[in-house]
Order: sequence, then structure tokens, then C-alpha cells
Amino acid sequence: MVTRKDIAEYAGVSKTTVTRVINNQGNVSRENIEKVNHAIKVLEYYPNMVARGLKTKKTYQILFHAPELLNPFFVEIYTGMDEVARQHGYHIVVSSHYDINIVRQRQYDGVILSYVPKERRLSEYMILGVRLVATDYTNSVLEIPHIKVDITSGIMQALDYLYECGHRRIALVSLPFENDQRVAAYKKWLEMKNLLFQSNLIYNNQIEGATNYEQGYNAGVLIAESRLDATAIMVFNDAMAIGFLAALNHKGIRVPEDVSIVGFDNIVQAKYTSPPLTTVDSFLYQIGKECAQMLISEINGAEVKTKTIKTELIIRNSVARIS
Amino acid sequence: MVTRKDIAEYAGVSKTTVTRVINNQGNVSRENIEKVNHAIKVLEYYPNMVARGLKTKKTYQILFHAPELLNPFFVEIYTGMDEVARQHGYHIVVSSHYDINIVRQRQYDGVILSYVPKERRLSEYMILGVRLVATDYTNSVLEIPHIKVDITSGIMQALDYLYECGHRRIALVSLPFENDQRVAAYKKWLEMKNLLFQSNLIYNNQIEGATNYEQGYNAGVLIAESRLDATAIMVFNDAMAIGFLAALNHKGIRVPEDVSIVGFDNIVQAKYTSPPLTTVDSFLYQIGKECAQMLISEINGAEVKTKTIKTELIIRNSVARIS
DNA sequence: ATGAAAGCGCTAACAG
DNA sequence: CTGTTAGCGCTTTCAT
Repeated sequence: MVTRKDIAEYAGVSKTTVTRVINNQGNVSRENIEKVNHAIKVLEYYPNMVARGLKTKKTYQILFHAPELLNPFFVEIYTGMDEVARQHGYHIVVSSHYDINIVRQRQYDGVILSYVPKERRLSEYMILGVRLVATDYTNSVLEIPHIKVDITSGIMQALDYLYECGHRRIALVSLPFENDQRVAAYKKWLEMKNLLFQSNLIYNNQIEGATNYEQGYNAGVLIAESRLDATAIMVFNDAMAIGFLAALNHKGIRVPEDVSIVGFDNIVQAKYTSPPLTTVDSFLYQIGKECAQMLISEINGAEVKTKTIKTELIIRNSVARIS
Repeated sequence: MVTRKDIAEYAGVSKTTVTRVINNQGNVSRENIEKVNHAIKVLEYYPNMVARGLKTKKTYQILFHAPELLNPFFVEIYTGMDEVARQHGYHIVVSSHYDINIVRQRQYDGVILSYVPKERRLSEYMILGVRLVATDYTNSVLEIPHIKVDITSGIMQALDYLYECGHRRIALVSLPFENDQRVAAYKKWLEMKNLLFQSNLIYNNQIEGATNYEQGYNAGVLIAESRLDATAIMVFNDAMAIGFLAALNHKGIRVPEDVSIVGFDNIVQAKYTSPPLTTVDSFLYQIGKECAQMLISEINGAEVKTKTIKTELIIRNSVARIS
């Protein structure tokens, strides 16, 4: 391994001078700059980030804590995050297993949290004093800066659209989060429209916080086997909607002829279902970018504040007009 | 930050003794062990991996280099990898952008390569002398230990099944890799069966190496708009097959009534398409696990050798029996 | 069984 | 503008 010392010797200057040109801190003669740069090139020197990290307490590594990477939701957020992190010289390290000790040990410059379920855990992070940023954290008032999706208005956009298409009996597939925004928005909307159809408000509570294909599939089977008296169903998110769609399909229920479906998030796959899924775009890639930007700003000493992202309805073919 | 020094002072022993108990290297009295452990607990000490890494040259970090994480293929491999890495105290760091310098700078204990396209790049890694392991690397003879999928036999399993179901005019959607195993297997199989149907052998060459939903969709549109005289189509992999399926669906071509489809890989989503995709399981999760296991063994000084994973046909509903 | 001292590769005062 | 020195937190001879 070639170190700063080698460069110094080769260039005939001190190690400090080498450091100065590497981090271009000025105060070094034109001539020496060239000598050093030449030595760096010849010897193929690359600064050791581990050593640098030990000294400066900066690792240029950011931890992204997401519950399950197999869920495309998190991958899309990650992708956005990675994009801006790279632009700033940071690396994202993903962890899908809760392990507070690694942040104690690894000296991450910051942590991005994505739906870490238990409140207790958030406070554990906070106690550590590590810089923290989160994606929308279910619904509770979050004491750390985060990117919030305006889920309430997203749900309403979708519901309004269903209404416009003639739907009046609309079910919601959600999860038993305490005080879930989706359920709250749904109820509020029903009130506003003076609709009192709540019989198909579905809670699926097999696994806390899991909102994946399988959960959606299970919910779909459940619905298919019950007498279904809704004409449209709003599903928690796209991952679940995709599983849900599959279940209906297997059970011989046609979408949107027999029932209309709306998802949430607009993950990449939503475009490739049959039928293509009408959904609410929550700009996951954007969320990832903003999270990273926010955290890096914070690292650089800026004041950052929570931001809300507006959703947008994406109309495809999973909703039928009825009369 | 609480360091070893604090522990030493609190426990009334030397820093060396602290190290000894942390890494339980023996040669320390029962009494002192307890004192140190107690101090560690009280002060909530966690060893600094950065400092340790600088000294020992071991970071317990492994780099996973995959072209695109948005492709579920790589995520499934990653998940398996992460599982065994964690069991051994390693962390996987994902990178989807080729950047050889980061392995120069970050002192990874090893690198896992997944389909890095250019030969030149592989040799760059090899020159670095970093421990290297790969997933099946297209098809060329690979000079580093890797996990190989028996693609040839996988393709034949699928083709045999299609044959059994009465299909004789079978197309293949592949990519223009030089000497692609799929194409080779396909041709060989055609010969064996004395079938001379190659007109629908499709090359999609928009983006080198990209085998995602979009590519599949594009291929599907292409097929749908050409006169299609195949009764069955074998698609490069599941990601492409899902896009392909969507395209056919949008174009009003029914699967499997109008044409049968077989995928490759058995990614999680393959179960949730309409119809559920018949495919060849290449045990991605298993590949990930074996890769990590292999690399870690190598790090620990063992001799490791390339391993081949046998595929398995997963029959779902995207293939029709015809007569 | 224990501790002192050197050093991993780097940066940051400080002195010149 | 340049170099010397100390030290980040840890491990590892080498004495004792």
C-alpha cells in the first residue's frame, strides 16, 4: 500500500505538504504542488479513508436503515438517496436489521431512517446523538427532520377520482397502525361525501408493518372469499396492490370489470401489471434524494427542516367508469 | 465517545488488558476480566471499528458491486449475501456504480462482483489484489472463484417442458451478449429435437446488459407488432418476462391462450403476475448466501472453488398445453 | 499475568 | 510557504 509517506519521499517534501495539496488547503508553492501531484500519479496513491476517518471523525458513510430491501418501495428511495450521496462523496450503507450497535461502532456521519417501527428505537438513535433524518415516519409527530408524504391528500386524490368515475362503495385495505393516516383520511373523506360505507374497511394484521406482495395477496384472497360489495378498493400501497391484483386474478375476479383497484406510491412495477395500476405517485426517488440532501446539509452544519412532498394521481387502467 | 482508555482507568488496569479481554486473548486474571467487563457495561463502551480497522487492516466490510439495484434479481442475491455476512460479523456495502477507487480507499475485506460487464474492469479488480468472488459472470471462463448457475440445463428444462406441452415453434428473447449461454443452449436444443425454427430468435440490443422490466416491455411490443408465429416464448429472465407479459397484455395478446411464456430466475414477483409465471428457479437467495460464504472463507484463508447451482423448473400458469 | 511503547495513515496545531 | 510534533483509538511486540 502506498501512503502519504511514500509520496513525500518521492516528491522530496514533507508529509504535511502532501496533505496540503491533497486537500488543497493552499499555502504550498506551485512547484511543490506539481511535484506532489506527479508523485501521486506515478505511485498511484489513494488516500486511506479509514485512517482519515479515524483522525477527522468523518467517514463519508451514511447508514440507511430500511426494514426490507426486497420491497421495491425502499429500493426506489435508496436509489434516489444513493444518487445525491454519491454526488457529495458519501456512500450509503444499507441495513435492514435493527442493530443500534453498528452505529456506535462504525462512525457513520449520519443515519437515514425509513419506517423503523418501534418508538423506542427512534429514541435509541436520538440518544446516540448521531445525525438523523427520516422518511415519513408513519404518522406520529416526529421530532427529527424528515421528508413527509402528504398521504392524506394523496388518498383524497384517489378517492375523488374514484368518485368521479361513479364509485360510491369504496373499500380500503390498510394495516393496523395506530392512528394510520390512510384510515383517517378515508374516514374523513367518507364523511365529507356523506357516504357511510365502512363495512369493507379491511385490516390485515398478520405482520406488523409488512406491506409486501404476500400481504397484499392474502388480503386479496380474503376479499375474494368474502362477499364483496364494494365497486372499488384502495389498497395500502403498490406492493400490496400487486399481490392483491394477483389474488383477485387467481380467484377469477376481473379488474377493473368486476372491481376497480387503486394503489399508492407508483413503484416501477405498477406500470407492468395487468391491468396497469392506477395509483398515487409519492415520488419515492425524490424522497430518497431529499433525505440525502437534508442529511448532508445537516452534516455541513445547516439548519434543515421537515419537508412535505405532494402526491400526484397516475391514471392507468385499473379503474373502471361505472354508472 | 468512550474509549478503551476510559475503560482502563475506570477498571484500574492498563489499556492492553482491556484489549485482551475485549478480544478474549487470555492471559488475564479472572478478577481483571470482571472489572473490565463491568466497566464496559457501566460506561457503555463499544470498540471503534474505524480505529481497529486502521490497525488490523480488517474492516469487516464487503463490497457488493451490482449494476442496478432496482432490478429485483440483484436484491434477492443481496438479501442472501447479507444474511450470511451478518452471521459472520460482516457488513455488505452495495455499489451500483463502477468506481474502482473506492475499493482502493475503503479497505474492504473483499468484493463480490455481479455481472460487471467489461472484462477490463474485472482485471482492474484483480490487479488491486483485493479478495474477489463473483456471481455467474455471463459465460466466459472466469479466473476468480464464483457461483455459477447452470443456465444451459435450466434453459433445457424449460424447453423440454414446453415440448412436452406440445409446443414446437418456440422463440427466445435474449440479449446480444457475445456467446450467450442461453442462445447457445437454445440452438443446441433445437438441433437435438430436430427443430429448425429460428426466425423468432430475438435480440434486443438497446442497452447493453440491461435486463429489466422496460427492456422486456419493449421486446413484447416488438413481438406483438410483428407477425408472431411462435406458440411459446422463452424470455431472458423474469424481470424482462414481467415487462414482456405487460406488453402482450396491453396489445391484447392473451397468455397463455395465444402464446405461452417462460421466464428465468424465479424472482419473488414471478408469483404475482397474471398469469403467474412459469419459470426456472436459479435460487438467487442461495447464490447470494454462497457468494458471501465463499468470500468469507477466502478471507479466512481457506481455498475456495467455483460452485455450480442446479436450476429447477417452477410450473405456474403461463404455459398452455396445446395439441 | 500485566503494562509500556511503537505504530497503523492521516490531519491539525504550532513554530519557523 | 514548509516541516515538526502530537494524537485519533486501537493492536501488538516486547519486557517485566
